[in-house]
Amino acid sequence: MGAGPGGATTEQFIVAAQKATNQLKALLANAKPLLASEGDASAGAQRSGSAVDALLSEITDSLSQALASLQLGPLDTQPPPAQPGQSSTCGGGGRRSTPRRSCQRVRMDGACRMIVLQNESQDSYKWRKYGQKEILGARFPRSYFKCGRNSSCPARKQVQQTDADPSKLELTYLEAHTCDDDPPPQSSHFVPDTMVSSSSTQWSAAQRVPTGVAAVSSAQQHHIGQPSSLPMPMPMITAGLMMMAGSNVRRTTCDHLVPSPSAPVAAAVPAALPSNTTAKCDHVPDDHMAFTPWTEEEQAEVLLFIPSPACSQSELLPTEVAKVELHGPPVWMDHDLACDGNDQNTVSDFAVVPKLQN
DNA sequence: AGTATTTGACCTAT
DNA sequence: ATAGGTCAAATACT
Repeated sequence: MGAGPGGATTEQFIVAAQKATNQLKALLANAKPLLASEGDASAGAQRSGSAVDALLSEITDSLSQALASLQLGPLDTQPPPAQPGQSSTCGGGGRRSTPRRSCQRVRMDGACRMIVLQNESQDSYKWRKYGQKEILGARFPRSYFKCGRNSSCPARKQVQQTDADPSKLELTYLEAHTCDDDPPPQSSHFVPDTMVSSSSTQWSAAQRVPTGVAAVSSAQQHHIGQPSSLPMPMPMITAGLMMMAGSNVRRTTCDHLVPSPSAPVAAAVPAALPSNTTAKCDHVPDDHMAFTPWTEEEQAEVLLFIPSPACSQSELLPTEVAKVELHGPPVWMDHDLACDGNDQNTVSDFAVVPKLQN
């Protein structure tokens, strides 16, 4: 995601434009009765009024689509170039004389993955940094860590400051620890407090809903349930997730990057969620599902979208991550998703139960 | 000296 | 061709 001169992202500019447009709408709406009362409520005035409305709607729609496009990681747009003064070089250093073995590139498909947002990168495991990389469109580089306790442990972690709030880190856990014979201290009770996560697993229902998740106040360190010790195997990551910071947390999924237009995506609210939880999924003309901002109040609270398995990691960029606020424990859910029109994949993600208002 | 981090090169997927 | 992930020598730190 591109950043403006003052550190603002393109997305923030769009959101600002949307707000300004809505304010203009409101001003015009207030002005209409005045104009009408001036005795010139002619057909011409009505026509111009409707034209203004249409233009405003078009502006709003365009901005919404632009924002959704940014948030969803469009395939047909190029990421912004690196900012001046920002290093565009890759991380790494040193010579190599020995032939390297095949690189295990971790992709969305087939990788176990968990994305976490929190204020600190500390967890109970020991990690050894082995690389750092500038990520296209991201303001901050991504750091790569391996398990530092056992070199044979495949667990890895990626850490990246979020564009929206550099004080928050996006942690991506890959692969499960195999060094857990010697469990680290405090390895239990990770609290899915403020978090964003999407992963497709075969976890049991009990695993998906860690116990005691609601018992810790949001003022505590942000963590996620099932942190770095991921159960295996983890077949596929695919899902969309949105969380709202308002009283109602909305959850839905999206398949906009899955080629098959027939891919069904669940947008239902599971029975586990309270009745006041709503789900919303808007369709775009190509019949793929996409998120569009809701009201101007809501759109500012769109937190994160984790798209389909066809997406590269760069498309997992969080939006407005600084506004992540959970209002209750997560509820894991599964649904079937036909990707590429062939394979049927089980998808897991979670919604958030809104905190009941007193 | 041992450990941890940095970072250019290299590799693979897209 | 490019972006992202990893390797591993060089360097910094303890």
